[in-house]
Amino acid sequence: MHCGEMGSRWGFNRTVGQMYGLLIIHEDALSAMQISEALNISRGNVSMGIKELQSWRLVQVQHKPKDRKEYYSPAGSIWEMATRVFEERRKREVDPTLSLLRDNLLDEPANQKEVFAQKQMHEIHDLLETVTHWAGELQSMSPDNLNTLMKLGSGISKVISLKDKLINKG
Amino acid sequence: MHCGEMGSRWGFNRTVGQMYGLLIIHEDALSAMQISEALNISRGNVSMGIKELQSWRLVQVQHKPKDRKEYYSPAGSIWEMATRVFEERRKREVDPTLSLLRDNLLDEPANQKEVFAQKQMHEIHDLLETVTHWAGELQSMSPDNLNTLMKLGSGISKVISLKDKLINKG
DNA sequence: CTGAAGTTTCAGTAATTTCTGAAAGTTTAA
DNA sequence: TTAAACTTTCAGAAATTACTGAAACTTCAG
Repeated sequence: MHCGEMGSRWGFNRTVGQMYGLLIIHEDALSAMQISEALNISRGNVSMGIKELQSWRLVQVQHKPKDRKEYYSPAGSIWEMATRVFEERRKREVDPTLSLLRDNLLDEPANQKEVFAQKQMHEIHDLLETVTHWAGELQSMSPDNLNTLMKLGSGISKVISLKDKLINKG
Repeated sequence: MHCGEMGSRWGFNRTVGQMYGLLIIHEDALSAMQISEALNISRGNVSMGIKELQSWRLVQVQHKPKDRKEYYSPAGSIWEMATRVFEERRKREVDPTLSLLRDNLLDEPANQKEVFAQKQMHEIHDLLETVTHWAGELQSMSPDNLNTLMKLGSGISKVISLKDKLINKG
C-alpha cells in the first residue's frame, strides 16, 4: 500500500498520485467508490483526481454491462505513461517559460544592464528550444529505435564520428 | 522584472525562483540585502533561499575586498545550470521511487494480485533505470557531442541502422 | 576581549493548496 | 415523466507550505 506514497513526487499531488498508483497495480478497472474506500478519501476528491489524471491523459473510463458505474484504469502501457508524463510536464513547465522569454526578447534593451539580461535570456531560450525540439524528435522515434539508442549510451559518439568519417571519405 | 515569475514552475518555490532569476540577469554578484530589497522579501527568507539554491549547486558565494558581506552569483554557465537542475530533480524525484520499487520487488508475492502488481512495478523499475542510466551517459558526453546528437534529432535512427549494416557486413 | 557588521535559525503567522460533504447536475430504466 | 443511481461542483475547513522578524550565532577589526 505504501506504493502510493511515491506518487507525491511526480507532477501531481499526493492523493492523485495514490489514485494512479492504485490503478496501475490493479489488473481490473476500479469504480470511483472503490478508489475512495481503498484510499480513505472523499468521493468528491476522487472525482477531482480523476479529472486531473484525465488532463494528463493517464486514465481511461470503462463501462461494465448491466452497471451504470464508471470504471477507471490506466490509459496505455507503462511506456506510454512515461512519455505522457514527460510531455505534459514539458507543456506545463517549459512551454510557458519559453513564451515568456520570447516576449522579453522582443523588447529593445534600454541600457547596458538590459543588454546583459537579454543575452542571458537568449541563452536560456536557445537551450530550452533545442532540448524541447529534441525531446519531440525522440518521441517520434519507435520505442525500439529509442531503446537501441539508449542502450548505446555514450557509445553513440563513436557511431556519430564513424558517420562523419564515411561522409568525409565519400 | 516579471522574469522572476517563471521560477515558480521549476523545482523550487516562487521566491527561490525569483532570487535565481535575479542573479542570472545581473552581471555582478548581489548581496543578501540587495536581493531582499529588490524582491521585497525578508532578510531571513533570502538566507533560506540561498541555502536552497546551494543545495541545488546553483549559486556561489564571492567576497569583495574590504567588505565583510557575502555576494552571490550563479554557479556555472547556463548549460551547467540546466544539467544541474536536471540532475538534482532526478535525485529528488526518480531515485527515491527507484529504491522504493526495488524494496517492493524483494517481497515474495502472496497471491495472484500481488504477482500482477509486481509485474507492473517491475516494468516501471526497468524503465526508470534505463532512462536514469542513459541520462547519466548523456551527461558524461562533451557538450559538443551532445549538441551534434541533438541536432541530428530523429535522423539518429538512420545513423544507427547504418552502423548495424556495417557490423553485419564485417 | 569587545562590539559592529554581518549571517542563520526558528517559532509563530500568513498564504496557498488540498480535501470534504452537501447540493446540484446527469443519465437511464421503467 | 419520474426517481434511482450515479457524477460533478464548489464553499468552507483542514492541512501544508512559505515568510517574517527577532533572537542567537559568527566573524573579524581594533
